[in-house]
Amino acid sequence: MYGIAMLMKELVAASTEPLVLSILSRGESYGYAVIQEVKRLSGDKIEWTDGMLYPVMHRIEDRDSIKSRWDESETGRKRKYYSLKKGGKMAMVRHQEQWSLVHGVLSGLQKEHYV
Amino acid sequence: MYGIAMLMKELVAASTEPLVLSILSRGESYGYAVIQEVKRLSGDKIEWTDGMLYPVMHRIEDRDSIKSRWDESETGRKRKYYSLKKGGKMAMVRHQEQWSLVHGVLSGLQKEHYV
DNA sequence: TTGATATACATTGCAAGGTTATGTATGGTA
DNA sequence: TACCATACATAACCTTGCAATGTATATCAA
Repeated sequence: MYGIAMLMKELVAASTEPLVLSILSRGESYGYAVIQEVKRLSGDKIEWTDGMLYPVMHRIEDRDSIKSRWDESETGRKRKYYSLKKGGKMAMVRHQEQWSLVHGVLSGLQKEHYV
Repeated sequence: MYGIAMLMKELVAASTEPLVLSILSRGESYGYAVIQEVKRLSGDKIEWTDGMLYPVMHRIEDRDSIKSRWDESETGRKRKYYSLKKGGKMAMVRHQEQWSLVHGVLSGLQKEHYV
């Protein structure tokens, strides 16, 4: 393997939920598509496995941030579609605020380094 | 308690090590001072406990990113001073790259939301 | 028809790491 | 004398990422 290093575990943990919520805020989607979308948006740098994502989706649903419904795709295959609930919208904003806070401190420290 | 919400656990896990490494990249420091520095830099929004930080410092040292030495402070009290090693400098850069990547994807999604 | 690949979701088990609680010890101050 | 801030350490608990494994269907090429 060469090139892009895998994301560190802790950063994956911290980014998974905000990324999922942000993607669903653009409209209904399903697990497999979310994995592909994250890969696309990151320029192939973030590659989630399904074994990682599905438990996360269940957890977020248990927390009442998203809801799901089973439906058939155009191809006849069954899919579980997820969409954002009101609580999920609020959770997303909270995540974004906290990310901004930490990112601000970190980038501040990085700037200081060159002064 | 009112006002600032506590950082989510996952975000704490993802930010602790890069923050510690970045602070030490400015020069030698010790546990208690690192806690206060993070509090200051975050505008009192990030308040680490010592029970949380010391195991982190030990882990980072085990990973060979930092080294420590015991010394006396001006007040005569004993302190464990930490400083960045070569591997720690590289680890810090790797953390910063990964943070930038995730932050880019997240902020991209947030912008999209208003288009 | 056979095999390979992509799609699509689920669960089990291990390891890693934050949090809380607890312990030890010293210096300054009211 | 009592209390608080300073300063470090560790044990127990709980959450959670993530790899491994399983099930099932659609598509397409050989």
